[in-house]
Amino acid sequence: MPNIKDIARAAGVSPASVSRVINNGPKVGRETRERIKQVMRDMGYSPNANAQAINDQNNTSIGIVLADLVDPFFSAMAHGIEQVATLKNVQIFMNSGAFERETELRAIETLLEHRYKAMVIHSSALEDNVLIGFARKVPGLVLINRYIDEIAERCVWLDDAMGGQLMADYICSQGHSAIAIIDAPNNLSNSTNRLSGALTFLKQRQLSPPIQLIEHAEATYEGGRVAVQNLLASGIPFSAILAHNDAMAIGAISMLDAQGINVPDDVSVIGFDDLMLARCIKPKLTTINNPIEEMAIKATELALANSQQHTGNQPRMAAFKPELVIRQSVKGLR
Amino acid sequence: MPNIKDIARAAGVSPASVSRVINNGPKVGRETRERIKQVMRDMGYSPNANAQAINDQNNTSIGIVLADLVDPFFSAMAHGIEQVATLKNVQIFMNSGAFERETELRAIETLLEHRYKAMVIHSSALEDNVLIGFARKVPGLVLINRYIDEIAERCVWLDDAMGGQLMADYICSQGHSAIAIIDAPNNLSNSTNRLSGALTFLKQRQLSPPIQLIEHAEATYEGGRVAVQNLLASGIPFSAILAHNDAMAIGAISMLDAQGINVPDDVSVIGFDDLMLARCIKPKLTTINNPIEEMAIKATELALANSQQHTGNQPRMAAFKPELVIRQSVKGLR
DNA sequence: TTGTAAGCGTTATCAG
DNA sequence: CTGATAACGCTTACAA
Repeated sequence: MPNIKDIARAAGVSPASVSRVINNGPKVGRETRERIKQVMRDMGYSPNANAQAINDQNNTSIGIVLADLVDPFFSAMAHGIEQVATLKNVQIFMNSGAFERETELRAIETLLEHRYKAMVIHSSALEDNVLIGFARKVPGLVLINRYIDEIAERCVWLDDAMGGQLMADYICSQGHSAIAIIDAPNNLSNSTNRLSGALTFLKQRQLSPPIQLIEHAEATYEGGRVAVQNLLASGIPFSAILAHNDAMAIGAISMLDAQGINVPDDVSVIGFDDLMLARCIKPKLTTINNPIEEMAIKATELALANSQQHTGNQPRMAAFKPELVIRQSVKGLR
Repeated sequence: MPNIKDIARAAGVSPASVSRVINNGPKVGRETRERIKQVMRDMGYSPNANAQAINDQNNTSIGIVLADLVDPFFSAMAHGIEQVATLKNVQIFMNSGAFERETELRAIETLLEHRYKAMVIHSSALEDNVLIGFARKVPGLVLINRYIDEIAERCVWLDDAMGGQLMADYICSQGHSAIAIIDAPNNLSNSTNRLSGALTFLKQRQLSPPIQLIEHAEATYEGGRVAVQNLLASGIPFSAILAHNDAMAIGAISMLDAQGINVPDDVSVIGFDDLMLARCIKPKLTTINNPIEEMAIKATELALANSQQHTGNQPRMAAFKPELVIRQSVKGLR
């Protein structure tokens, strides 16, 4: 694989001129430029990005850490990021953190080592102060789907408590009072916020569910199935389920269905996120819209803007609002 | 951000010693090593990966090009790749090609410029000879979901023709004879192979569908809906649909449903890929299992193996076989 | 317009 | 065990 000197030699010019051509620099004669270009093509030259990046800041890429690439939730994020990146002609380098502290840490450190100036990070397992440390170090680092007070202007997040409240409010308004909750493992800040939003609302209505009707399980389709099994096993009757996300809701529905329990006739279910999936299943899922893609777009724009030292940007709060989407999985009780 | 010299100075040693510590090199005194480590921590040192990569081949990362991150099909691929990468302690750098020639080209070139020694590429738009060129240049480059004869040992693909045949065979065995096909745009090699596999089989049975019952549309949920609309508009009756993939099949079902046509009672539908989605919808989708994740695992292992110059590896053919998965969306005709 | 030469941060070779 | 010093491939003043 030839380097810049090889090209220079072959074209009978200095490396400097070749460099100028590579970067579309101005000070090269018309015909020299053409000759150099020709030689580069002939020899299959490809500039070494590592060598280029050693000097100046690499502003042509953005580094990403997401938890998981299979989960449609993160796919939606990736998609939002991608749109902005394509628009601004920026390459995406992506790592996954798999919800594990060490992996997340390693992923961010790798990004740091590559000196990415812009980063969009989803971290569920790292402690606030660790993230604050990274944020202070890298001006173009933005946290998505997480809120940390000290670096609020670097966060893009959803008002989860409001989402939880929305679910509870709606389900109550439909006349339900025996309400079960299937939640994610409670180490996720999202989930605690959603849960507390819902519980606060229910408490005000004197409708707090008994502890047996609050199940924690993995935030997946399978987790939803397991949670419903446990709920049923408890023997305590319920007419509605508030799920932590659509995946759990859909798992829940499938398990209820398998047990001969009809949704929404026997039990109502409400999801969270409003993924594409929610529209595809039967009954169509009533859920809370989570504008993930928009958040991702916002986060990417913010990261890119902050990464150019222009410093003149006014940080605005980037809290997004969830919205209720009524479909078919909740039935009104008379 | 401090560099190796700063650390050396602060620790009162030479850069060489710091470098040895960074790389867990052997020839450093016990207490010197500790002192250096301490200084690195104190000063928040992070080695510059670009500078490291300038010399030697970067064997700690693998470069990936996929078409799209939202499509569950590619998510599954990403997941397979991720598993191997995690296992072998390799970082993933991922780009997307968006099914467009120029974007795919740019994505691969970027990987090349970063001198990744291992690459897993999904390319649907680039010409064979372009890919062959890249493959010759990078020994650790593997093509996934595509077959090119000249570099067969660098390809990991599905026997699509067999998949098409499987669909046709099954649908015939269930007594269907008025068969419609909804296919992807015909520039995709997958789709032509699937289609021709199905058509060949049907022709043998004298069951070739009329041209009006072969619809091309985008290989998405929406595309499936559009295709069904066109099919219905043609006025030609059909009792079964062979879809190019699960997304189209599910779109098709939703449109049929909207038109008051029941699946499978009025029309049978068979998908392709066997994504998670296929199990979540009602009726559960009868489909062709596409071992995407396994293919991705294989491709990644191959890329990683080929990227180490050990050269002693025997390339084996990596054609995967599709399998019929019978669920609920096809009904036998009496 | 073109070339020379000094970096950029790291690793590797070779002395000590 | 430790330290100079020369690469690595490229960019960029500064000269010419």
